[in-house]
Amino acid sequence: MNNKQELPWDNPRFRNWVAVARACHVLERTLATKLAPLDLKPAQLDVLMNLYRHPGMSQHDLARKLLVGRSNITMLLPQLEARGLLRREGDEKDKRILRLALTEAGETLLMQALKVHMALIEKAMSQSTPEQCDMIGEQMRKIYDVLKDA
Amino acid sequence: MNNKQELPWDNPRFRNWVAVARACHVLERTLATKLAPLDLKPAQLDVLMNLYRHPGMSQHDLARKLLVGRSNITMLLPQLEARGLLRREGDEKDKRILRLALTEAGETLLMQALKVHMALIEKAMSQSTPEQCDMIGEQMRKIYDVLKDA
DNA sequence: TGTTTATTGTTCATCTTTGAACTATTATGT
DNA sequence: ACATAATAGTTCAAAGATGAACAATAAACA
Repeated sequence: MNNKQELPWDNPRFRNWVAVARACHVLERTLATKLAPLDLKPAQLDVLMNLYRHPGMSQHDLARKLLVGRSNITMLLPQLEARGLLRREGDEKDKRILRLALTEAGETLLMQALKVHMALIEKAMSQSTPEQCDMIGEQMRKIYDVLKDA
Repeated sequence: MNNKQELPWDNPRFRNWVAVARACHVLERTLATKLAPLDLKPAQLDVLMNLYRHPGMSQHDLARKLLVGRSNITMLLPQLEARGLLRREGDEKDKRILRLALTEAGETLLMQALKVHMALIEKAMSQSTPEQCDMIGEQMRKIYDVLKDA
């Protein structure tokens, strides 16, 4: 039986992508650890970040931004709302939609969490020159565009 | 109150890392979809790949390679073993250790899954020149090294 | 208008992942 | 040798993520 397809491990693209995935994974785990003192998970931080940048967005919009299902958002938000970190108020015109926004407390906690997140990313990305860093971002945005509706 | 810390969104390192994370996330989700016909999850594929490259490795070694907890491996393996994709046999000298290896069926399924995985990565990484691709891999390996025991 | 189709958010059952506690086995130090 | 540490794997309960089915509302269109 001729199984001599090129083995992925000999393929630079494969090996290099594996490195990307591993770097992502380890950074995510590290972030989870460092956020623990704030009683915040990476997924929750993602929510706060998006609400800060796009106040008034709907749960549906948020789900799409975070690349998760709507039900995930439904499960995620009540915890944060109960902690007084965000508000949900029904849209006037379209009664299906809930508009989301950070509270003062939410913004305060976000700023603390961002310091942690930022420090971690600095530590990771300071390995690269600014040019390399920009190039990486550029390529990754291309990858996202190619795959986002595949 | 002076909240004028530099906002991460203005920081190239931050923006570019977010792009990395998003690309990873979307590729992972896409892979899950494309592997579904083989009744295989990305995590399971990771197991098969590692056993192919490192036959005889222990569950502990596998957990470290995959950056997950040992209990995760314990939950994961019985399904694959029941499907006849891998073997677990106790080490002769150290009775605590279970040595893992793929079966013929496991190797066959792995090859099919690798075609899917490889095609997806090709699609993603073909956006970059070989030089860019190598540079990305190089930087990501640095990031992994910096964070792996932080 | 009235009927059909789409959209928003929720519920629920299922599957993963995780970390702490536990057992069995081996290594270390006195 | 003996007591103590460390290690490999398992169990279990809790938390997260997922997708299908559902209710309420809005949009499309006949």
